[in-house]
Amino acid sequence: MVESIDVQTISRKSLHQELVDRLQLMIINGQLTGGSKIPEKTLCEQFGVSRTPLREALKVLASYGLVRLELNRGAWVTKFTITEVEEVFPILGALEALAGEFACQNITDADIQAVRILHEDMVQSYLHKDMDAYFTLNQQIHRSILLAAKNDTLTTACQALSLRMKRARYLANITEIRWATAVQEHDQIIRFLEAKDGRKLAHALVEHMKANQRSIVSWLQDQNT
Amino acid sequence: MVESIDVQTISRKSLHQELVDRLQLMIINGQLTGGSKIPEKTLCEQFGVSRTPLREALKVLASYGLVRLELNRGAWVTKFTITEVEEVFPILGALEALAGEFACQNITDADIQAVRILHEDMVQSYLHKDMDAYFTLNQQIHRSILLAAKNDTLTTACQALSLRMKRARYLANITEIRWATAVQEHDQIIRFLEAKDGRKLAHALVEHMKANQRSIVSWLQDQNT
DNA sequence: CAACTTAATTTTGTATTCATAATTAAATCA
DNA sequence: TGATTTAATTATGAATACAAAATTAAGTTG
Repeated sequence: MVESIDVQTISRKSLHQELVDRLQLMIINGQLTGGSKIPEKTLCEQFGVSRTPLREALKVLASYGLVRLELNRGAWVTKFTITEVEEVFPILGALEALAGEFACQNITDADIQAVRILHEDMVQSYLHKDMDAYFTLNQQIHRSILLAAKNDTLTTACQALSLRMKRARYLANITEIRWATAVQEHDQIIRFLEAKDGRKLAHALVEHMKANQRSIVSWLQDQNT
Repeated sequence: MVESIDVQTISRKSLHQELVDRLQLMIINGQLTGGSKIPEKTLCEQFGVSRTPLREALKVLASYGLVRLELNRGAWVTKFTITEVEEVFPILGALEALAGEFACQNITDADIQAVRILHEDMVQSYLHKDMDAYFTLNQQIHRSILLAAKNDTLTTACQALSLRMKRARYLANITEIRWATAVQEHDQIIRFLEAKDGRKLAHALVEHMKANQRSIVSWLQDQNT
C-alpha cells in the first residue's frame, strides 16, 4: 500500500492549520466538551499564539461542523447528539459504499495484501483486547479502501464525516458483543475486497455503518436515561 | 414546501461569512478564474474591509476546495478540472440518491405538490429557452428533495459539492440535446417522488448525475482540443 | 549582455490595537 | 430584599502594525 508521503510537510504548516488539527483532536478526545464555550484567550495562552490564527482555525472548524459560531458571542463546541449520529452514519455508509465499488475497480493485488495484513493485525488487537490498537488499525483499513478508490474528494469527505463520529470513540467504550460482531463484519469486508466484488463490498460497508450507528445511538440513549 | 426562514439573518452576518458568500459567487461565475491568484489587497479595497475577515474567508473557502492556500505565497482559485468533475459527480449521485430515499419516507403531499409546481415551471422555462430561470428552478427542485430528506448534514454536504460543480454552468452552456434529455430525466424523478418510490428515485438521481457528468466532461474535453 | 548577486519593494503571516457588543457588578428604587 | 437601571469589565470582531518571506528591480561581474 502506497501511503503517499506528504511533500507539503517539508515546508512548515501555517499556524492556523496547526491549530485546526490540534483543536480537532481536543474536541474529539473530549478536552473540549460538546456544548461548552471555546475559551479563546486561554487557548491562545496555552498554544502561545495570537488570536488571529486561532480565530481563523475556529472558522474552519465551524465549516466542519465541530464548532458553532455565534455573532458577538463567540465559539462553542457543537454537541455530539443522537440526531447527528443518525444523520452522519447513513451518509458515511453511502460514501464508503461508493469508495468500496471504486476500490474494487482500481485496487492492486499488493494493496489488497497490505489491507489483509492490517486486518489480521486488527484481529490480533481484538483478541488481545487492545482497544487503542484496534481502533487505529480499523481506521487504517477504512482509509486504505478510500485511498484505493482513487478519489481525493471522496477521501476528504469521508474523513471529515468520520472525524465527527470519532467523538463516540472517546465517549463510549465499545461493548464486547458489538466488538465481536464488528470484527466479523470486517472479515466479510476484506473477503469482498479480495474478491473485488464491488456490489457486495458496498452492501457490507453500508451494513457495517448501520450497525456502528445502532451501537452508538443505543449507548447515547442509555446515557440520557 | 416550507422554505424555513433563517432566523439568524435578523442579526447581521459577520463580515467573514459575508465574504465567504461573495467570493464563492465570484469563483462560480468566473469573476475569479480557476488557477489565478486571489488579489487580497484589491479585494479588500473593493469590499472596503480589512485583511482579517478576508483571510478568514479564504481559509473557509480552502476547506470547501474552492481555494488553495500556499504557505507564504498566498491563495489561488482552484482550477475546474475534468478530474474534479469525475470525482464530484459520483459522490453527488450517491448522496442525492440517499436523499431521494429519505425524501420518499418523509415527504408530505403538500411538499410533493410544491415540487410538482417547481417542475412544471422548469419545463416552461425550458420551452421558453430561459436558461437562467431553468437553472434556478432546477436547483430549487434538487434542494427541495434534500430538504424533504430531513438530514441537515446531507443537505450541507450536497450543497457544498453542488457549489463546486456550479462553475460548469458559467463555463459551458448546456447543449440543446442534453437540455432536452435532462428535462425528461427530471420528469422521471418527479414521478418517482410522487410515487414515493425511493429505490427508483435513487436510481434515477444517480443516472441523472452520471448524464450531467458526461455532458460537462465532454464539453471540457472539447475545450482542451 | 547574460548570468548571478545584492538591495528595494511587495506580500504574507501573525501580533497588536481599538471600537463595539455582551456580560457582569454595582447602584438605585420600589 | 428583590427587581431594575446604570456603570465597569470583559470578550468579540475587525482594523492596523510589524516581522519575515517572497518577489521584483537594480547592480555587478564575467
